[in-house]
Formats: sequence, structure tokens, C-alpha cells
Amino acid sequence: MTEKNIYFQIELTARKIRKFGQDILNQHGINITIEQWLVLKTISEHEGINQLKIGELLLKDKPTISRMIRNLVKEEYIIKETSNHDLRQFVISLSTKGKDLINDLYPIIENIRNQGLSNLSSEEQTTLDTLLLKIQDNIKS
Amino acid sequence: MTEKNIYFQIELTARKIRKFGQDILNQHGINITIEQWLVLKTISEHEGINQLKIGELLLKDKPTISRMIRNLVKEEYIIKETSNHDLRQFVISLSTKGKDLINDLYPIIENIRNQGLSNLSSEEQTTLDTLLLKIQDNIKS
DNA sequence: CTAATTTAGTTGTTTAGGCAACTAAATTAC
DNA sequence: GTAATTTAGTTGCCTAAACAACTAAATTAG
Repeated sequence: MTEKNIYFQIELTARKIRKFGQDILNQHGINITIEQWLVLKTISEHEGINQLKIGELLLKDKPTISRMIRNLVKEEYIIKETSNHDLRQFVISLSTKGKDLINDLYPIIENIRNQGLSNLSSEEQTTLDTLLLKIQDNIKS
Repeated sequence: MTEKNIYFQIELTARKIRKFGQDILNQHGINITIEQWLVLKTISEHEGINQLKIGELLLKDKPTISRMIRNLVKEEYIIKETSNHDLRQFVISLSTKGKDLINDLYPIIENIRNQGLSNLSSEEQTTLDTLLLKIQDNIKS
């Protein structure tokens, strides 16, 4: 049966979380995707980061990051400069437009996102985390 | 911080589950995606189902199902016939090729998928499910 | 019975993910 | 110091998700 098993429930929750985050952005008239938001947030927390590192932090592969960076540069949220000490790498940083976006929205979004956890005690949050890690551990290649 | 918060952990687990399922398919030399597998499974459990219903069961929207069905028809896993009593609908069913695939793989895949839950007691599984539902409830629009 | 609305499905556009093949720079091996 | 390997990033191809706009059939409202 396509019963709502655990896997399906996890997948479903993840999808609803994404939609929840996207809705927050849309409600504020911000024309970026939730994934772009996460990339911008990561850059703001690691100014001068390179693409590979962003991918590691967000678990996205090189092509995905490459294209997302390209779009974010095109929309002028970030700046991409070649590294001085390694010509293969790029130094990624926020533009003024990007910084403004982060400063305006970071507190709002994080607050609202945390509302989604408001009826979970910190013990429950720990339990959830532990159980998810157990599954991850179980299915790792 | 891009710390591994609960949301991120759920997202990450979901991604690993998908990859886990896809790997099982690949290891068996089956040239379909995990999402296609889920669609085929749903059809096998609801012979003659229409597209909208598949979408409801798998939480995919109409365009997504429409294109997936098109691909699965092209690859001859399923048959798409217009309904007798409602000309807007299509009756979707498995072809012989599709049935063979299901019969061969269903037990294998479901068993392996369940291995991923093997170190979770049924109580833990219930807890996990409950916590996920709590979050879903919290963030629903 | 006709008009308005709802329902089932398709098409177009954009973003993102997965995978392979590739370029070019940096590192290591000998 | 050159050859082989690794690393950082890009491009191509295909699948899938989200959203809007659309067609055509079915239902409902008057």
C-alpha cells in the first residue's frame, strides 16, 4: 500500500517545510526561492566562501551550486571574484543588495521558522533529531 | 548559522532516503527513478486509477503527474486509456512489462527499504511519526 | 435548456537535483 | 622539473517540482 509510512512521512514533512519557508518569502514580496535564501544565508555566515564549501554545507553538488551562483550573480545578490591564491576557486560574497536582503529578512524568517517548532519541547526536538540520525545511519551506503 | 537544525535534518534525511531507494533500483539494473517507482507502485495498488488520484496519493501536482505518466507510457510500463464514463479522465494501468517489474522488485525493494528502520523500535517509529505530524500541524497555512 | 462553474489533464517556463564528461589550475610523485 | 593525479568549477542532458495559463468535458444553477 501507499500507506503513509515513515519514509513517506519524512519526505512529506520536508516538502511542507520547504513550502512553509517559500510562503514566508513570498508574503514579504521577496522574489527568490527558498534554496536561494539558504545559499545567501550561508554566504552571509561565511563571507568569501568558495562554491565547493557552500555545497558541502548545504549538501548540494557542484553543478547545482555552480548554477545557483550564476543566477544569484545575475540577480546581483552576490559577487563572484577569482581567488588570489588559487585560480581555480572563486571568492563568493554578498553585494550590498544581498546584505540588505539578509539584514531585513534574517530575523523575520528565522523567527517564523522557529514557530514551526513551538509546540515541540526541547526534549522532543532532541528525540526527533536522534531518531532521524538513526535512520540516516541505517541507510548509509 | 547553517547549523544542522531540525528542519535541515528532516530535509537531509528525506534526501538520503531518496538516494537510498534510487541506489537499490540502480543495483538491480532497473532503469527508472525512485519517483517513477512510487508511481508504478501506486498504480499497481490501484489498477485503473486516474492521474489526479495518483497525484493525491503521492502529493504531486497535476503537471508533474501528467509528465511522469507520459514518460512511463513512452517506456511502456503503463497503459493510458480514455475513460468510458468521463472523457476528461484517463484510466491508468500497468502493462505486462510494468507488472513484471512490480512483481520482481516489490518484495526486494520493500524489504531493503524496511531495513532502514530496523534499529528503530516500533515505539520509536510511532514517536517519530507523531513528532513529524506535530511539525506539519504547526506549519500548515 | 443554456450559462456559469468545476474538474481532469496539458503545455510553458523556471528552478533544482543527479550524473557524466569536461577544462584548467594546483598538488604530488618520481 | 616533468608526468600523473587531485581539486574547483562548468556544461550538457534528463527528471522533477512549483506555478500560471490553457483546453475540453462534466456538473450545477437559473
